[in-house]
Amino acid sequence: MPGGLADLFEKLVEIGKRRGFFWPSYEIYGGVAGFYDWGPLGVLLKQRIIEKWRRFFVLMHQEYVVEIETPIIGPAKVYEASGHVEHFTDPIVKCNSCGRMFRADHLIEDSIGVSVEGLPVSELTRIIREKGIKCPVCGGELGEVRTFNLLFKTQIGPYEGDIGYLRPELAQGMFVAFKRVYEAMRNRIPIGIAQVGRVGRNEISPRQALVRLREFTIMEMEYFIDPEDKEGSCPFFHRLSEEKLRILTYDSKKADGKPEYYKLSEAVEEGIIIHPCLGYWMAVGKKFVESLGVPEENMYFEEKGPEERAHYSTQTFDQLVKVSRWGWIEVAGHSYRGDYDLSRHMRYSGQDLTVFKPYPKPITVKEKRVFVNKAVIGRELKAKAKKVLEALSSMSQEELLRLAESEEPVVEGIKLPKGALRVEEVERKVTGRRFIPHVVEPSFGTDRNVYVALEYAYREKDGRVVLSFPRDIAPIQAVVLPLLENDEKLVAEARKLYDMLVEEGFTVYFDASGSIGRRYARADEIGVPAAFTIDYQTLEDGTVTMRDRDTWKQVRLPMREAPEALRKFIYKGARLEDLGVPFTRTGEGEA
RNA sequence: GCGGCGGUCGUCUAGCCUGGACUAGGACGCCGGCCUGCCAAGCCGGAGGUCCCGGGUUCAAAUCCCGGCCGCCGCACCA
Repeated sequence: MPGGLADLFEKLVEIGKRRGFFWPSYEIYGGVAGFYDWGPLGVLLKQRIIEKWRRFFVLMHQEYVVEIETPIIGPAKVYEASGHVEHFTDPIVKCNSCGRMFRADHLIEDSIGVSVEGLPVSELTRIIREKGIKCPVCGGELGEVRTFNLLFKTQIGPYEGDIGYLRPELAQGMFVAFKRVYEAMRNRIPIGIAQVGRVGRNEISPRQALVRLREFTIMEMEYFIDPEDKEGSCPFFHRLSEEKLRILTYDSKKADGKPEYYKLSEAVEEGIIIHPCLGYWMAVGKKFVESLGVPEENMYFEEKGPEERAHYSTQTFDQLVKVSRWGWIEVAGHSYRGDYDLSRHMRYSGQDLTVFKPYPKPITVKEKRVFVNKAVIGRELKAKAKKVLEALSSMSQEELLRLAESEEPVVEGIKLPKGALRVEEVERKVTGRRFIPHVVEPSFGTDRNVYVALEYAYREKDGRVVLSFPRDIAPIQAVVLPLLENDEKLVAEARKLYDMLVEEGFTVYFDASGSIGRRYARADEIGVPAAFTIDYQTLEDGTVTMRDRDTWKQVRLPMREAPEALRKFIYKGARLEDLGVPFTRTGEGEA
């Protein structure tokens, strides 16, 4: 297809391969669907985006948010507890004549109206045969039911029974380690635990290049809060309370409505977002994606309906960004996970994952308390007393109270003597309460966000390609160019500047090959924000020119000031004009 | 998984229908040299191709047929 007709996706795929941003993995063996390599420039871009995410979510909230790193392989138990083994496994059945795949359980439930949840596949196959269930599309014969699990399965160590799963999300690492982090951070609540790492999902049919991969990087945070303290859970809410969020509510979506703008504080007050923390992190998410170059109008949050939500979620918003080829794609999910995960892990592990939160002042509560009068029981029941006392000691206060307040208290079939149980009203000092924290989770797909950044950076100017990345995510930050490549003095001087910039920690290219215009074009194509050119005036007065990728304007400044100018330009958003005196090329400006 | 379309130097592509003169051509890019006083200039030279993979048909396959892999689109799937 001629270059002009190719769509943006195709152009990026082409640049991706040619300049080294990304390409399909295992190409020399024909490739494997759903796996992509990041090339030299892609890695830098991705790293800068991850760093930026850290700045937005972790560093800017470092009093409350910490980062950890946990293994990508977990024992089966963890993913049984999380619900993934159950919910990630679908029984599927294939039509022998048209080849379509169906969820076997849905098919059976739809045709005979009976829930078959949890039945083994052999049973499902039997039911399909017995009831004569046919392909709902073509009426063809259905094959054997088998399971398909989106979890990658492996084995830990040499024993086949020790099943391990590749994590499909990062969250379980944070939940499982929650108690440790909580204690290491001196019992702080709220606390956010962030993680950046790889996950795997064995998608049936991945497509759309970087948008749907079988293995990818997630940037995620579990923000643990006290469910009874909405306001205190989000001490930084005020920072973004005026921020406008574009939201499509589930109700509005059902009515074919459009996303509407809500101020964060309104959306929370009106109950559109069920928790201020959920809303706050959505607002941070909006600012983050905006900072990757996506304008506000090309982004919105879509509330997921009950049937669309994951098994753990009470409310979920997808954060969507418009891309050229596929329309709206999900770059992040914002979920209120409640206490689903921690309580599941409590049940499966038998560990106490509750936290204790002291009251500002201890309070005294009056409550009824049951005292067991062992003397009476012993004296009256003699030999039977032992059995009764054992039973009583294993009972909770509530059970004892119920027993004490019944007409004729009976334990183990033995009637208790009068005065065996005494109920008294006592005052108890309560210093705090125990609860299972609730969790708010913003979760970002890194690779998708990198793709989005690439797409929004793409410009064509005078027939050349410019990747206009926000300066602080540009993979290469500056290029140093001797005006002519065959003049040793210019090259040597340019080398000095290059070394200076590298020494200062910048990622810099040195390019002396080809005409100066070609080299500017090369740098523009990979999105280098600044170009420093060493010319003959440099040899006279030590000044160099600095060029802005986006305006192609140049200023002149002393070479020794170049690192500081670059720092301001890249990280502080300084305008080129403020970094030096205007420079015009010889011969220009006379026309 | 199903259906449609596609896969040729790093990239984009010509050739395929109608098999042979294809030692697979071009453009861009890349490398070296010359030149070049600021926006893909010019000249010279060079490297670079398992024609996606496997099998078949044929005297002969980039080209025709079958299977597979990969990609895109549609369906299904996407906690």
